[in-house]
Formats: sequence, structure tokens, C-alpha cells
Amino acid sequence: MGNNREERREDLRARLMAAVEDQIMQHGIAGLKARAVTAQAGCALGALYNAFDDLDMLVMHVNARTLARLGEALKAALPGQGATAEEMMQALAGAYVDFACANRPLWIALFEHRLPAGRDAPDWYRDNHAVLIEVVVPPLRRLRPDLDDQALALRARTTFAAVHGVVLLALQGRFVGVPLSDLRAEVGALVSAMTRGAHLAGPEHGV
Amino acid sequence: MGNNREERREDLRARLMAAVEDQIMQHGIAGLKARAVTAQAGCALGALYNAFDDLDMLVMHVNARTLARLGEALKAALPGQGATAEEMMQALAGAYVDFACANRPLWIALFEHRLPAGRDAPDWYRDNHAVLIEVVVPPLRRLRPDLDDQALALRARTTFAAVHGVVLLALQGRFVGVPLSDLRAEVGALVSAMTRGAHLAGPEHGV
DNA sequence: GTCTAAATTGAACATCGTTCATAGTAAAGG
DNA sequence: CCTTTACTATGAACGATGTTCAATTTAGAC
Repeated sequence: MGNNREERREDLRARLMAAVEDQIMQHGIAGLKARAVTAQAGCALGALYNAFDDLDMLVMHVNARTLARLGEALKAALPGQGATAEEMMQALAGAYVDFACANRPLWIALFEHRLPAGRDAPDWYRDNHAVLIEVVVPPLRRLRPDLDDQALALRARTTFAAVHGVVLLALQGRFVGVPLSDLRAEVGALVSAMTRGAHLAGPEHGV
Repeated sequence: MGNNREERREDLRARLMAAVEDQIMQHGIAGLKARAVTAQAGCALGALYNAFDDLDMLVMHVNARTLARLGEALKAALPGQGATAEEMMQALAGAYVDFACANRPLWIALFEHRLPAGRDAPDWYRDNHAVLIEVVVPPLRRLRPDLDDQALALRARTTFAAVHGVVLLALQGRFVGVPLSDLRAEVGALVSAMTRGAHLAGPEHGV
């Protein structure tokens, strides 16, 4: 193992993040305990506050990692140049569902973790979320060539949020959520309806 | 005030629920404290556990009240017989946005409050959520007369969840959420696209 | 080898939700 | 009216949690 200070510090941070990931996977973000994390990481309770500001900041680092993996999964799912806009949208939505299902507790932690009132997340954390919107813009631009960049960015957020809502209610097990067995098909139907409707709303068909 | 035991018990329960509502409105569901609730309700800390099983159950009673008010708002927003399916959908979505904005912390409490792992909500609580789906079925049936009741119920959940997702990310102030100033317009655009797309997917136009 | 600054430790602290022994009080019986 | 009984109210006490801190250990510089 590394002997100098910097290496040991980074090693502890990595062990703590790995422990948080594992604990969230096992017990969910709501069941995360500082003592369980430090015990699994093999350090004292107080060491957590030397490596990170607090438990919230540690969770944000893990969330950033999850977000990066999610972004890679979305980009990897994008089809080649020959694909239609709907095919691109379906590929993105399908990859989103797959990632959320395969990493359910970590994905839920992305959207259930809240900072105490008053504190707001650092910029590097906010900026990591941009990828979720950016991937939606290109296919949306094909559907709505009449919209400028600002309107496209806004509509991309709306489109993402719509798909996200269906996945979230389903994976949270909310009563109004769609059963998991129907999730993929229903998201597919939603994306299909949204893309057809968006295309219809374009200027060449009149509003 | 009531003197017999039943009346006093109901009065305490009502005072506790009112206090929880007020506390959630002021500090959000995450800032809810049993001591602040009992202090505002004018009773001892332990009295909470005589009137309700625990704080979670008390929150569920308040959530049920919020849900009932939301259901009434949705039903009241439905237009008359002459309305088109899209007009019904737009009216419902608009009322949903309006209620969520006007009762933001209480509405957020509906979807952020979670029971500890293992425990699941009682049936009377689950059943209260049905109204959110039921109101969507009639207009959806007009758009998709080809779907049977089961498929309609499923698609109604998906449609609700899509709108809900846009409102939730916006009102939670998430980074990927739509700005509050654009929320109404974006939800309108989403509903428009979904209804046009759903109509297109109907059998008379081929799939 | 000595010194300084950083890291490590786990006990202590403040703050939660929840429980419990105690005290008080309302309804029932004679 | 008094006694009894069952329910209610109380707030101190408990266990669990995130965070802090003084004491200790250790790594790096001179």
C-alpha cells in the first residue's frame, strides 16, 4: 500500500466511498449509517470527517460516481448515424431504465438524497447532472428543428423528467407507480407518444 | 371543548395533525420534529404516541388529507361534457401543477415520506392514491378506445407519472428540473405531445 | 535524531424518535 | 358520594445517530 500521506489519504477516501456504495446497495440511502460505513472501511468513526466534510459530502461523491457511470451508459446506448430520432430516444430511455433497475439503490440515492435546509450542493456536483440533459438534445433537435437552443434545452429537461417520473415511481414502489414488469414497455409507449406528438407539433404540421 | 373521552381524543388527534401540517409547511417534511409538533399542539411529547402509533403514522394521516384535497382539486378542474380529451388532460395537468405549487411542502411530503425498511403502509393509505389515476382514465379512454380496461389503467399510471416527474424535479429544485417559471408551459407541451402521440398510436391510424 | 504538522482514535456531545414508570382523570358500580 | 378501574397525560430516561474534540500516533522535513 502507499506509504506517503497523499496516497494514504486517497486510499481512505476510496475505501469510504466503496463502503458507502456497498451500504447503499444493501440497505438503501435511508439506511446509511456513519458507523457502519467506517467499520466496513476499516477506520475509526472520526476518520470519516478527516477525509470528507461530512457524511452528506461523502454521499455526494458516491452519487457523482453513479452519475458518471449512468452518463457513460447513456452515451454507449446511442445508436449510429442512421438511426431515427425516435430510435435514439428509445435507446436512451431503455438504457435509463436498464441502469436504474441494475443499480436501483444507488440510482434512487441520486434523487432521494437531500442536503439539510439552507446548504446547497457545490458546483462540481450540480454540473455532473448536465449529461442527463445533453444526450436528449440531439434527437430532440431532429424532432423540433423549429426550436432554438434555449427552448431545446428546456424541452430536453421536460422530456427527461417525464421518463424519469415513470421510472422513479415504479422503482420506489409507490402505489401510483407502474409495476416493474410493465416498466420497460410503458416507458417505450411514453417515448413513442412523446416523439410522435413532438414531431406533430413541429412547424411543418402547424401548431 | 368536549368533555367526554372520545371527543378529547379526537381533538388531540386533530390538533396534532394541524401542527404537523403547519410544521411541514414551514420546515418541510425533512425538518419535522416530534417535539416541535407536540409543543405546537399543546401536549406532552409522549401524548403523540397515545393518539397515533408513531410519527410516521401521523404523517400518513396528514398525507391522506392532502391527497383528498388534491383529488377534489383535480375533479373540480375537469371541464364539462363538450370538452375534448386533450382539454380534459390539460385541465387535469394544470390543476396538478397549481395544487403542487400552492401546497408545495405538503405535496412534496406526499412523495418524499418513506416508511422504515420492512414496514409497509396500511391499505387505507394505499387506496387513497387511486384518485390520482382514476381521473386520467376517462380522457385516456377517448384517446385510446382500442385499449382494454387493464391496459388503460396501466397507461393512466404512466401518463400521470410522466407529468408528475416534471413537476417533482421542478418543485424539488433538482438541477435537472425545469425552472419554476417554465413549469406550467412545459407541462402543457408535454401533455400536448402525449395526447397527440397517443391518438396517433390508436388503431385507426395504424401502429 | 528532533521537531512539526497532519492523521487517527474513540469517548463525549447534541439531537433525534420512542418508551416507560408515575401521576392524574374520567367513567362505572354500589 | 365514595371506590374502583381503565384510560390518559407527563416528562425523564433510553437507544441510536451525526458530529466534535482532546489525546495519541505517525509521517515528513531539517
